[in-house]
Amino acid sequence: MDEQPRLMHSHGVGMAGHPGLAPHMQDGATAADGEARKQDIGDILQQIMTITDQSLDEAQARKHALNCHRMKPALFNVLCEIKEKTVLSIRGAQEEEPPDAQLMRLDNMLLAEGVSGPEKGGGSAAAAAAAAAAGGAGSDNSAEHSDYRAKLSQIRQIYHTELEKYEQACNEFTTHVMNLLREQSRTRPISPKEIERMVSIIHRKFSSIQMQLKQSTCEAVMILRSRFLDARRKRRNFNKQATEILNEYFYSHLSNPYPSEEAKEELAKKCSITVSQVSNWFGNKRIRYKKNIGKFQEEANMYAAKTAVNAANASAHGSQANSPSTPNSAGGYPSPCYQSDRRIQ
DNA sequence: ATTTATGATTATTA
DNA sequence: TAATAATCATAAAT
Repeated sequence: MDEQPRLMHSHGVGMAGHPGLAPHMQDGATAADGEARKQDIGDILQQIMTITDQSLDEAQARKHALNCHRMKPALFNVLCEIKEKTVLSIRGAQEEEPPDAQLMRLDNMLLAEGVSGPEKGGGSAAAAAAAAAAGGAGSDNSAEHSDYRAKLSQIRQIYHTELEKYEQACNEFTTHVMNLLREQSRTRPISPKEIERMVSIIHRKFSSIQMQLKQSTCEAVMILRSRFLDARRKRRNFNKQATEILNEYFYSHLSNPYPSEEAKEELAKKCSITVSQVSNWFGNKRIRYKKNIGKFQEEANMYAAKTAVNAANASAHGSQANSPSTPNSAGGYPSPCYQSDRRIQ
């Protein structure tokens, strides 16, 4: 970083310090001219090389001498004139950078994940979404979730410190370059437009670095999400109460264990899981029950007895005759054993 | 360390 | 298109 300004600096002095260059360029194309020009270029190169060897003080002194030269204002005006004539060709290269779609996507995602958003308020949209995606298993997901949040805030912290570092470096560099250009504008014509252009170039460079940071942050968040939120990878059993409710329904509807969409919704609500989780559970249960009925005999008896007790309690309590809408036992007493008239095929 | 249980996913079927 | 059957990946039990 330190070498750069000095080089540019010296360069500026070097250019201004060689008015002898001009006459040669304007000469006609004689035979000897080629040789002379070669010699000239060699000369310039030599000068440049020696400039880099000069001490800073030496260069400073030389610059000062140049600035005080009596011909300086006149030469400067000439330079300005020449520039006026040539600057038009540069104007054409004014490309307005379109707002990068990729960058916007990254920004949106970071905002949505709560990385670049406001500081850790519990009610970030991402946290809520994550909670919903994790399935409302209530008790157990809080520990897991705090882990997730901790990792996320770690990512956020790294992201912010890095971002700040880049921003600071960018500003530093920009002011450095601007100062340099302002300084040089005393010896060569530099319009504010050009400074602006330079600054925008610098900003583009730095924003491409920022983009990399954002990209890798996004990746990290995605990995974190998939590790913590992908229910398949980190399978959590439903809590005891939920499986109880589901089993109760299953065994009390053993003759037709296909809950309607409505029933599924109610079960989902009672178990605080999603409807599709209810569907999964019944799908798994049906196939596994069918595959090995013997294994489930005990469980079946248990739940049959349970619903019987529930029914008894309910009827003893007063009005209703039966709590399940379609109990599998016709006679009012649940059959504890396997029935052959199941309709699972 | 292995085995079993279990929630989710995927391919197949009717 | 929902149910089934097979399979995956992990939790829990042994």
